[in-house]
Amino acid sequence: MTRIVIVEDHPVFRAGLKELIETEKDLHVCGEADTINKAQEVIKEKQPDLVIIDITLRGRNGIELIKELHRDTPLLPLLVLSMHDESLYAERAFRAGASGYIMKEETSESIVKAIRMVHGGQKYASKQFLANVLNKFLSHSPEDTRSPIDRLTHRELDVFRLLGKGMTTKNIATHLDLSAKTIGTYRERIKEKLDLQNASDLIHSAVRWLEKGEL
Amino acid sequence: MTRIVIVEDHPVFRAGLKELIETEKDLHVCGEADTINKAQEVIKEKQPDLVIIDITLRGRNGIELIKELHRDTPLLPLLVLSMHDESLYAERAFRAGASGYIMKEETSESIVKAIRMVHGGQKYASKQFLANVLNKFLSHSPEDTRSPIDRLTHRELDVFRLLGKGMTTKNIATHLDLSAKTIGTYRERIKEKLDLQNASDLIHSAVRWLEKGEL
DNA sequence: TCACTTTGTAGGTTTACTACCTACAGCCCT
DNA sequence: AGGGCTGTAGGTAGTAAACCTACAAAGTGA
Repeated sequence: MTRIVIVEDHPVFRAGLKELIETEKDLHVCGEADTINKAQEVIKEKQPDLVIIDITLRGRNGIELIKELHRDTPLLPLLVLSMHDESLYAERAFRAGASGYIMKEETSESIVKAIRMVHGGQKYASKQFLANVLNKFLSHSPEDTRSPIDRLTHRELDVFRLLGKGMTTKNIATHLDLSAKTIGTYRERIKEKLDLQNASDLIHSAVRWLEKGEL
Repeated sequence: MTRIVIVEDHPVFRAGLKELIETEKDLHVCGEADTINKAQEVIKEKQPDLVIIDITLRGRNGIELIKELHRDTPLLPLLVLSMHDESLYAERAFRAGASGYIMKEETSESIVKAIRMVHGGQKYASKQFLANVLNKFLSHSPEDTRSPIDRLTHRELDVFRLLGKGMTTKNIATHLDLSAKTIGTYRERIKEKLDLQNASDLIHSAVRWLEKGEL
Protein backbone atom coordinates (compact mmCIF):
# COMPACT_ATOMS: atom_id res chain seq x y z
CA MET A 1 0.00 0.00 0.00
CA THR A 2 1.49 3.31 -1.10
CA ARG A 3 0.73 6.10 1.33
CA ILE A 4 0.44 9.53 -0.24
CA VAL A 5 0.24 13.09 1.04
CA ILE A 6 -1.35 15.72 -1.19
CA VAL A 7 -0.27 19.34 -1.01
CA GLU A 8 -2.79 21.40 -2.92
CA ASP A 9 -4.56 24.56 -1.93
CA HIS A 10 -7.46 24.20 -4.26
CA PRO A 11 -10.12 22.27 -2.33
CA VAL A 12 -12.06 20.93 -5.26
CA PHE A 13 -9.02 19.82 -7.14
CA ARG A 14 -7.65 18.26 -3.99
CA ALA A 15 -10.82 16.26 -3.51
CA GLY A 16 -10.71 15.11 -7.10
CA LEU A 17 -7.15 13.99 -6.80
CA LYS A 18 -7.93 12.11 -3.64
CA GLU A 19 -10.88 10.44 -5.26
CA LEU A 20 -8.75 9.44 -8.21
CA ILE A 21 -6.06 7.97 -6.00
CA GLU A 22 -8.42 6.15 -3.70
CA THR A 23 -10.02 4.32 -6.58
CA GLU A 24 -6.71 2.52 -7.08
CA LYS A 25 -6.65 -0.31 -4.58
CA ASP A 26 -2.95 -0.06 -3.78
CA LEU A 27 -2.82 3.71 -3.31
CA HIS A 28 -4.00 5.59 -0.28
CA VAL A 29 -4.14 9.27 0.67
CA CYS A 30 -2.91 9.47 4.24
CA GLY A 31 -2.76 13.22 4.55
CA GLU A 32 -3.60 16.52 2.88
CA ALA A 33 -2.32 20.06 3.24
CA ASP A 34 -3.21 23.36 1.70
CA THR A 35 -0.23 25.42 2.79
CA ILE A 36 3.50 24.92 2.92
CA ASN A 37 3.61 24.97 6.68
CA LYS A 38 0.87 22.41 7.05
CA ALA A 39 2.55 20.31 4.42
CA GLN A 40 5.72 20.09 6.43
CA GLU A 41 3.80 19.18 9.55
CA VAL A 42 1.69 16.53 7.90
CA ILE A 43 4.64 14.96 6.14
CA LYS A 44 6.63 14.77 9.33
CA GLU A 45 3.72 13.21 11.13
CA LYS A 46 2.51 10.76 8.50
CA GLN A 47 5.81 9.70 6.94
CA PRO A 48 4.21 9.02 3.55
CA ASP A 49 5.77 7.04 0.72
CA LEU A 50 5.18 9.84 -1.77
CA VAL A 51 4.10 13.47 -1.85
CA ILE A 52 2.14 15.21 -4.56
CA ILE A 53 2.74 18.95 -4.65
CA ASP A 54 1.01 21.70 -6.55
CA ILE A 55 3.70 24.25 -7.27
CA THR A 56 1.22 26.97 -7.99
CA LEU A 57 0.42 27.30 -4.33
CA ARG A 58 -0.63 30.70 -3.24
CA GLY A 59 1.74 32.63 -1.09
CA ARG A 60 5.18 31.14 -1.03
CA ASN A 61 6.49 29.32 -3.97
CA GLY A 62 6.00 25.60 -4.22
CA ILE A 63 9.55 25.28 -5.50
CA GLU A 64 10.79 26.35 -2.10
CA LEU A 65 8.81 23.60 -0.47
CA ILE A 66 10.31 21.09 -2.84
CA LYS A 67 13.81 22.24 -2.02
CA GLU A 68 13.21 22.03 1.69
CA LEU A 69 11.54 18.65 1.58
CA HIS A 70 14.22 17.29 -0.65
CA ARG A 71 16.89 18.51 1.72
CA ASP A 72 15.14 17.07 4.77
CA THR A 73 14.07 13.75 3.26
CA PRO A 74 16.03 13.09 0.11
CA LEU A 75 14.55 9.65 -0.36
CA LEU A 76 10.93 10.75 -0.34
CA PRO A 77 9.67 10.94 -3.94
CA LEU A 78 8.06 14.26 -4.83
CA LEU A 79 5.63 14.44 -7.71
CA VAL A 80 4.90 17.94 -8.92
CA LEU A 81 1.57 19.04 -10.31
CA SER A 82 1.43 22.25 -12.23
CA MET A 83 -1.21 24.30 -13.92
CA HIS A 84 1.39 25.82 -16.13
CA ASP A 85 3.06 24.87 -19.23
CA GLU A 86 6.14 22.85 -18.60
CA SER A 87 9.01 24.74 -19.98
CA LEU A 88 8.74 27.44 -17.37
CA TYR A 89 8.66 25.31 -14.27
CA ALA A 90 9.51 21.73 -15.00
CA GLU A 91 13.23 22.25 -15.13
CA ARG A 92 13.24 24.25 -11.92
CA ALA A 93 11.14 21.64 -10.21
CA PHE A 94 13.52 18.86 -11.16
CA ARG A 95 16.54 20.87 -10.10
CA ALA A 96 14.86 21.53 -6.79
CA GLY A 97 14.55 17.82 -6.21
CA ALA A 98 11.28 16.66 -7.73
CA SER A 99 11.03 13.15 -9.14
CA GLY A 100 8.17 13.81 -11.49
CA TYR A 101 6.30 16.61 -13.16
CA ILE A 102 2.80 16.52 -14.57
CA MET A 103 0.35 19.12 -15.69
CA LYS A 104 -3.14 19.29 -14.29
CA GLU A 105 -4.55 18.93 -17.75
CA GLU A 106 -3.21 15.45 -18.15
CA THR A 107 -5.56 12.50 -17.97
CA SER A 108 -6.27 10.55 -14.84
CA GLU A 109 -4.37 7.64 -16.31
CA SER A 110 -1.23 9.70 -16.76
CA ILE A 111 -1.44 10.90 -13.20
CA VAL A 112 -1.74 7.38 -11.82
CA LYS A 113 1.05 6.25 -14.07
CA ALA A 114 3.25 9.06 -12.86
CA ILE A 115 2.52 8.14 -9.25
CA ARG A 116 3.54 4.55 -9.82
CA MET A 117 6.69 5.43 -11.70
CA VAL A 118 7.83 7.95 -9.17
CA HIS A 119 7.07 5.60 -6.31
CA GLY A 120 9.09 2.94 -8.07
CA GLY A 121 12.11 5.21 -7.93
CA GLN A 122 11.93 6.41 -11.50
CA LYS A 123 11.47 9.90 -12.84
CA TYR A 124 8.40 11.00 -14.70
CA ALA A 125 7.93 13.80 -17.21
CA SER A 126 5.81 14.31 -20.27
CA LYS A 127 7.14 13.15 -23.60
CA GLN A 128 7.45 16.68 -24.80
CA PHE A 129 9.61 17.65 -21.89
CA LEU A 130 11.82 14.63 -22.36
CA ALA A 131 12.29 15.48 -25.99
CA ASN A 132 13.38 18.97 -25.04
CA VAL A 133 15.85 17.75 -22.48
CA LEU A 134 17.32 15.25 -24.87
CA ASN A 135 17.68 17.95 -27.42
CA LYS A 136 19.44 20.26 -25.07
CA PHE A 137 21.65 17.48 -23.85
CA LEU A 138 22.72 16.41 -27.26
CA SER A 139 23.36 19.86 -28.57
CA HIS A 140 24.78 21.50 -25.51
CA SER A 141 27.58 21.89 -23.08
CA PRO A 142 27.45 20.22 -19.66
CA GLU A 143 26.59 22.86 -17.15
CA ASP A 144 25.65 26.44 -16.67
CA THR A 145 23.73 27.39 -13.61
CA ARG A 146 23.00 30.96 -14.61
CA SER A 147 19.38 31.84 -15.19
CA PRO A 148 18.58 31.49 -18.85
CA ILE A 149 18.14 35.19 -19.34
CA ASP A 150 21.55 35.92 -17.87
CA ARG A 151 23.01 33.82 -20.62
CA LEU A 152 21.81 36.19 -23.31
CA THR A 153 24.46 38.39 -24.82
CA HIS A 154 24.02 42.15 -24.92
CA ARG A 155 22.68 42.18 -28.40
CA GLU A 156 20.37 39.31 -27.71
CA LEU A 157 19.04 41.07 -24.68
CA ASP A 158 18.46 44.24 -26.68
CA VAL A 159 16.46 42.33 -29.17
CA PHE A 160 14.60 40.46 -26.46
CA ARG A 161 13.61 43.71 -24.80
CA LEU A 162 12.46 45.31 -28.00
CA LEU A 163 10.44 42.23 -28.85
CA GLY A 164 8.82 42.52 -25.44
CA LYS A 165 7.93 46.10 -26.22
CA GLY A 166 6.02 44.98 -29.24
CA MET A 167 8.45 45.68 -32.04
CA THR A 168 8.68 43.45 -35.06
CA THR A 169 11.87 42.05 -36.51
CA LYS A 170 11.89 44.78 -39.11
CA ASN A 171 11.28 47.58 -36.65
CA ILE A 172 14.11 46.34 -34.53
CA ALA A 173 16.40 46.08 -37.51
CA THR A 174 15.67 49.68 -38.42
CA HIS A 175 15.97 50.82 -34.85
CA LEU A 176 19.33 49.16 -34.31
CA ASP A 177 20.46 49.81 -37.82
CA LEU A 178 21.13 46.18 -38.58
CA SER A 179 19.96 43.78 -41.22
CA ALA A 180 16.66 42.04 -40.55
CA LYS A 181 18.59 38.84 -41.04
CA THR A 182 20.77 39.65 -38.09
CA ILE A 183 17.77 40.19 -35.89
CA GLY A 184 16.52 36.85 -37.13
CA THR A 185 19.73 35.23 -35.98
CA TYR A 186 19.39 36.78 -32.55
CA ARG A 187 15.85 35.60 -32.28
CA GLU A 188 16.99 32.08 -33.06
CA ARG A 189 19.74 32.25 -30.50
CA ILE A 190 17.43 33.60 -27.84
CA LYS A 191 14.94 30.88 -28.58
CA GLU A 192 17.59 28.27 -28.18
CA LYS A 193 18.93 29.68 -24.95
CA LEU A 194 15.54 30.14 -23.37
CA ASP A 195 14.24 26.88 -24.74
CA LEU A 196 11.38 28.43 -26.65
CA GLN A 197 9.68 26.65 -29.49
CA ASN A 198 8.43 29.31 -31.85
CA ALA A 199 7.88 32.97 -32.53
CA SER A 200 4.85 33.40 -30.36
CA ASP A 201 6.53 31.69 -27.43
CA LEU A 202 9.35 34.11 -27.87
CA ILE A 203 7.20 37.20 -27.84
CA HIS A 204 5.15 35.79 -25.05
CA SER A 205 8.10 35.36 -22.76
CA ALA A 206 9.67 38.65 -23.77
CA VAL A 207 6.50 40.50 -22.81
CA ARG A 208 6.13 38.62 -19.58
CA TRP A 209 9.70 39.26 -18.68
CA LEU A 210 9.34 42.97 -19.32
CA GLU A 211 6.18 43.12 -17.26
CA LYS A 212 7.91 41.74 -14.23
CA GLY A 213 10.17 44.59 -13.37
CA GLU A 214 13.21 45.35 -15.51
CA LEU A 215 12.62 47.84 -18.17
CA MET B 1 -33.05 16.12 -2.84
CA THR B 2 -31.51 18.41 -5.43
CA ARG B 3 -30.39 16.50 -8.50
CA ILE B 4 -27.40 17.99 -10.28
CA VAL B 5 -25.66 17.43 -13.60
CA ILE B 6 -22.01 18.43 -13.91
CA VAL B 7 -20.56 19.52 -17.24
CA GLU B 8 -16.80 19.63 -16.92
CA ASP B 9 -14.13 18.21 -19.14
CA HIS B 10 -11.37 18.01 -16.61
CA PRO B 11 -11.64 14.59 -15.00
CA VAL B 12 -9.90 15.36 -11.75
CA PHE B 13 -11.81 18.53 -11.18
CA ARG B 14 -15.04 16.79 -12.05
CA ALA B 15 -14.37 14.10 -9.49
CA GLY B 16 -13.61 16.73 -6.88
CA LEU B 17 -16.77 18.61 -7.57
CA LYS B 18 -18.81 15.47 -7.36
CA GLU B 19 -17.18 14.51 -4.10
CA LEU B 20 -17.88 17.95 -2.71
CA ILE B 21 -21.52 17.81 -3.71
CA GLU B 22 -22.10 14.29 -2.50
CA THR B 23 -20.92 15.13 0.98
CA GLU B 24 -23.96 17.36 1.31
CA LYS B 25 -26.86 15.13 2.23
CA ASP B 26 -29.47 17.00 0.22
CA LEU B 27 -27.45 17.30 -2.98
CA HIS B 28 -26.89 14.55 -5.49
CA VAL B 29 -24.96 14.31 -8.73
CA CYS B 30 -27.25 12.48 -11.12
CA GLY B 31 -25.17 12.88 -14.25
CA GLU B 32 -21.85 14.04 -15.67
CA ALA B 33 -20.67 15.12 -19.09
CA ASP B 34 -17.38 16.19 -20.54
CA THR B 35 -18.57 17.61 -23.81
CA ILE B 36 -21.38 19.83 -24.93
CA ASN B 37 -23.09 17.11 -26.86
CA LYS B 38 -23.03 14.70 -24.00
CA ALA B 39 -24.23 17.46 -21.74
CA GLN B 40 -27.35 17.97 -23.79
CA GLU B 41 -28.04 14.26 -23.86
CA VAL B 42 -27.56 13.75 -20.17
CA ILE B 43 -29.65 16.75 -19.26
CA LYS B 44 -32.50 15.64 -21.45
CA GLU B 45 -32.36 12.18 -19.98
CA LYS B 46 -31.90 13.00 -16.32
CA GLN B 47 -34.00 16.14 -16.03
CA PRO B 48 -31.87 17.55 -13.21
CA ASP B 49 -32.82 20.40 -10.89
CA LEU B 50 -29.63 22.26 -11.61
CA VAL B 51 -26.66 22.15 -13.97
CA ILE B 52 -23.10 23.15 -13.21
CA ILE B 53 -21.15 24.15 -16.30
CA ASP B 54 -17.50 24.84 -16.84
CA ILE B 55 -17.36 27.52 -19.49
CA THR B 56 -13.79 26.83 -20.37
CA LEU B 57 -14.66 23.61 -22.11
CA ARG B 58 -12.51 22.57 -24.96
CA GLY B 59 -14.09 22.56 -28.35
CA ARG B 60 -17.24 24.57 -28.50
CA ASN B 61 -17.71 27.45 -26.19
CA GLY B 62 -19.47 26.89 -22.89
CA ILE B 63 -21.36 30.13 -23.44
CA GLU B 64 -23.05 28.56 -26.41
CA LEU B 65 -24.18 25.66 -24.30
CA ILE B 66 -25.62 28.06 -21.77
CA LYS B 67 -27.55 29.89 -24.43
CA GLU B 68 -28.96 26.71 -25.85
CA LEU B 69 -29.90 25.24 -22.51
CA HIS B 70 -31.46 28.46 -21.42
CA ARG B 71 -33.52 28.62 -24.56
CA ASP B 72 -34.64 25.00 -24.27
CA THR B 73 -35.28 24.93 -20.56
CA PRO B 74 -35.54 28.47 -19.24
CA LEU B 75 -36.47 27.32 -15.75
CA LEU B 76 -33.45 25.11 -15.24
CA PRO B 77 -30.91 26.99 -13.12
CA LEU B 78 -27.44 27.06 -14.62
CA LEU B 79 -24.45 27.64 -12.40
CA VAL B 80 -21.28 28.57 -14.22
CA LEU B 81 -17.84 27.59 -13.07
CA SER B 82 -14.86 29.34 -14.52
CA MET B 83 -11.16 28.98 -14.11
CA HIS B 84 -10.74 32.59 -14.93
CA ASP B 85 -11.04 35.62 -12.86
CA GLU B 86 -12.24 37.68 -15.71
CA SER B 87 -15.41 39.42 -14.91
CA LEU B 88 -15.82 39.62 -18.65
CA TYR B 89 -16.85 36.04 -18.82
CA ALA B 90 -19.18 36.50 -15.90
CA GLU B 91 -21.15 39.19 -17.62
CA ARG B 92 -21.37 37.16 -20.77
CA ALA B 93 -22.47 34.13 -18.84
CA PHE B 94 -25.28 36.03 -17.15
CA ARG B 95 -26.40 37.54 -20.41
CA ALA B 96 -26.47 34.09 -21.93
CA GLY B 97 -28.83 32.91 -19.23
CA ALA B 98 -26.75 31.69 -16.30
CA SER B 99 -28.10 32.05 -12.78
CA GLY B 100 -24.77 32.05 -11.03
CA TYR B 101 -21.09 32.44 -11.63
CA ILE B 102 -18.29 31.17 -9.45
CA MET B 103 -14.61 30.81 -9.94
CA LYS B 104 -12.90 27.51 -9.40
CA GLU B 105 -10.64 29.10 -6.87
CA GLU B 106 -13.48 29.75 -4.50
CA THR B 107 -13.85 27.67 -1.39
CA SER B 108 -16.01 24.60 -1.18
CA GLU B 109 -18.36 26.50 1.06
CA SER B 110 -18.90 29.19 -1.53
CA ILE B 111 -19.60 26.61 -4.15
CA VAL B 112 -22.19 24.85 -2.01
CA LYS B 113 -23.69 28.18 -1.10
CA ALA B 114 -23.91 29.13 -4.74
CA ILE B 115 -25.62 25.86 -5.54
CA ARG B 116 -28.24 26.42 -2.87
CA MET B 117 -28.90 30.00 -3.85
CA VAL B 118 -29.21 29.24 -7.50
CA HIS B 119 -31.44 26.29 -6.81
CA GLY B 120 -33.60 28.54 -4.66
CA GLY B 121 -34.21 30.75 -7.66
CA GLN B 122 -31.75 33.47 -6.77
CA LYS B 123 -28.70 34.67 -8.62
CA TYR B 124 -25.18 34.18 -7.36
CA ALA B 125 -22.01 36.09 -8.10
CA SER B 126 -18.87 36.87 -6.19
CA LYS B 127 -18.71 40.04 -4.14
CA GLN B 128 -16.07 41.38 -6.41
CA PHE B 129 -18.22 40.94 -9.45
CA LEU B 130 -21.15 42.63 -7.76
CA ALA B 131 -18.95 45.55 -6.84
CA ASN B 132 -17.88 45.86 -10.47
CA VAL B 133 -21.40 45.80 -11.74
CA LEU B 134 -22.46 48.41 -9.25
CA ASN B 135 -19.58 50.55 -10.27
CA LYS B 136 -20.41 50.32 -13.91
CA PHE B 137 -24.02 51.03 -13.19
CA LEU B 138 -23.33 54.11 -11.10
CA SER B 139 -20.92 55.61 -13.54
CA HIS B 140 -23.57 54.81 -16.10
CA SER B 141 -22.01 55.70 -19.35
CA PRO B 142 -24.53 56.50 -22.05
CA GLU B 143 -23.09 54.88 -25.13
CA ASP B 144 -20.43 52.48 -26.08
CA THR B 145 -17.89 53.35 -23.45
CA ARG B 146 -17.07 49.69 -23.40
CA SER B 147 -13.41 49.00 -23.58
CA PRO B 148 -12.45 47.71 -26.99
CA ILE B 149 -11.96 44.32 -25.48
CA ASP B 150 -15.58 44.19 -24.37
CA ARG B 151 -16.51 44.52 -27.98
CA LEU B 152 -14.89 41.22 -28.83
CA THR B 153 -17.26 38.34 -29.36
CA HIS B 154 -17.04 35.20 -27.24
CA ARG B 155 -14.97 33.38 -29.74
CA GLU B 156 -12.71 36.31 -30.37
CA LEU B 157 -12.12 36.61 -26.67
CA ASP B 158 -11.29 32.93 -26.41
CA VAL B 159 -8.73 33.27 -29.14
CA PHE B 160 -7.34 36.43 -27.65
CA ARG B 161 -6.84 34.75 -24.30
CA LEU B 162 -5.18 31.72 -25.77
CA LEU B 163 -2.88 33.95 -27.80
CA GLY B 164 -1.98 35.69 -24.59
CA LYS B 165 -1.13 32.36 -23.05
CA GLY B 166 1.39 31.76 -25.76
CA MET B 167 -0.49 29.43 -28.04
CA THR B 168 -0.02 29.54 -31.78
CA THR B 169 -2.80 29.70 -34.32
CA LYS B 170 -2.47 25.98 -34.91
CA ASN B 171 -2.45 25.09 -31.25
CA ILE B 172 -5.58 27.12 -30.74
CA ALA B 173 -7.25 25.51 -33.71
CA THR B 174 -6.55 22.08 -32.29
CA HIS B 175 -7.55 23.10 -28.81
CA LEU B 176 -10.88 24.55 -29.89
CA ASP B 177 -11.38 21.97 -32.58
CA LEU B 178 -11.70 24.51 -35.36
CA SER B 179 -9.92 25.08 -38.63
CA ALA B 180 -6.73 27.13 -38.48
CA LYS B 181 -8.39 29.35 -41.05
CA THR B 182 -11.13 30.18 -38.63
CA ILE B 183 -8.63 31.18 -36.00
CA GLY B 184 -7.00 33.33 -38.64
CA THR B 185 -10.31 35.07 -39.22
CA TYR B 186 -10.72 35.74 -35.53
CA ARG B 187 -7.23 37.12 -35.31
CA GLU B 188 -8.02 39.52 -38.11
CA ARG B 189 -11.24 40.60 -36.49
CA ILE B 190 -9.57 41.13 -33.16
CA LYS B 191 -6.85 43.16 -34.80
CA GLU B 192 -9.44 45.31 -36.43
CA LYS B 193 -11.47 45.84 -33.30
CA LEU B 194 -8.47 46.60 -31.15
CA ASP B 195 -6.78 48.60 -33.85
CA LEU B 196 -3.65 46.49 -33.96
CA GLN B 197 -1.31 46.51 -36.91
CA ASN B 198 0.29 43.11 -37.04
CA ALA B 199 0.76 39.73 -35.43
CA SER B 200 3.27 40.79 -32.85
CA ASP B 201 1.14 43.71 -31.75
CA LEU B 202 -1.66 41.27 -31.35
CA ILE B 203 0.29 38.86 -29.20
CA HIS B 204 1.81 41.70 -27.31
CA SER B 205 -1.48 43.13 -26.28
CA ALA B 206 -2.98 39.74 -25.55
CA VAL B 207 -0.16 38.96 -23.15
CA ARG B 208 -0.35 42.34 -21.49
CA TRP B 209 -4.06 42.06 -21.13
CA LEU B 210 -3.76 38.67 -19.51
CA GLU B 211 -1.08 39.90 -17.17
CA LYS B 212 -3.11 42.73 -15.79
CA GLY B 213 -6.70 42.37 -16.86
CA GLU B 214 -7.83 45.27 -19.03
CA LEU B 215 -5.39 47.17 -21.14
C1' DT C 1 -42.38 39.42 -39.20
C1' DC C 2 -38.89 40.81 -42.56
C1' DA C 3 -34.83 42.75 -43.73
C1' DC C 4 -30.37 43.88 -41.88
C1' DT C 5 -26.35 43.01 -38.95
C1' DT C 6 -23.41 40.17 -36.26
C1' DT C 7 -21.19 35.94 -35.27
C1' DG C 8 -19.13 31.63 -36.16
C1' DT C 9 -17.10 29.09 -39.52
C1' DA C 10 -13.77 28.25 -43.35
C1' DG C 11 -11.59 28.18 -48.29
C1' DG C 12 -8.05 30.54 -51.64
C1' DT C 13 -4.08 33.71 -52.87
C1' DT C 14 -0.34 36.51 -52.25
C1' DT C 15 2.97 38.27 -49.37
C1' DA C 16 5.69 38.37 -45.23
C1' DC C 17 8.07 36.12 -41.80
C1' DT C 18 10.36 32.00 -39.53
C1' DA C 19 13.32 28.24 -39.15
C1' DC C 20 17.42 26.35 -40.18
C1' DC C 21 22.04 26.38 -42.29
C1' DT C 22 26.17 28.47 -43.37
C1' DA C 23 29.81 31.96 -43.01
C1' DC C 24 33.16 34.92 -41.26
C1' DA C 25 35.70 38.64 -38.72
C1' DG C 26 36.88 40.29 -34.28
C1' DC C 27 37.22 39.42 -29.25
C1' DC C 28 38.59 37.24 -25.12
C1' DC C 29 40.76 33.71 -22.83
C1' DT C 30 44.24 30.25 -21.77
C1' DA D 1 47.98 30.19 -31.57
C1' DG D 2 43.93 27.85 -31.37
C1' DG D 3 39.13 27.68 -29.75
C1' DG D 4 35.02 29.24 -28.44
C1' DC D 5 31.75 33.14 -28.04
C1' DT D 6 29.74 37.36 -30.18
C1' DG D 7 28.12 40.29 -33.74
C1' DT D 8 26.96 40.35 -38.27
C1' DA D 9 24.45 38.65 -42.43
C1' DG D 10 23.18 35.74 -46.80
C1' DG D 11 20.19 31.76 -48.88
C1' DT D 12 16.34 28.70 -49.11
C1' DA D 13 12.44 26.06 -47.86
C1' DG D 14 8.65 26.05 -45.22
C1' DT D 15 5.01 28.44 -42.41
C1' DA D 16 2.16 31.72 -41.11
C1' DA D 17 -0.14 36.16 -41.72
C1' DA D 18 -2.86 39.36 -44.43
C1' DC D 19 -6.57 40.07 -47.14
C1' DC D 20 -10.70 38.48 -49.69
C1' DT D 21 -14.70 36.03 -50.16
C1' DA D 22 -18.59 33.28 -48.58
C1' DC D 23 -22.40 31.53 -46.17
C1' DA D 24 -25.53 29.70 -42.50
C1' DA D 25 -27.41 30.67 -38.15
C1' DA D 26 -28.57 33.67 -34.64
C1' DG D 27 -29.79 38.07 -33.09
C1' DT D 28 -31.90 42.81 -33.75
C1' DG D 29 -34.52 46.69 -34.93
C1' DA D 30 -38.34 48.65 -37.30
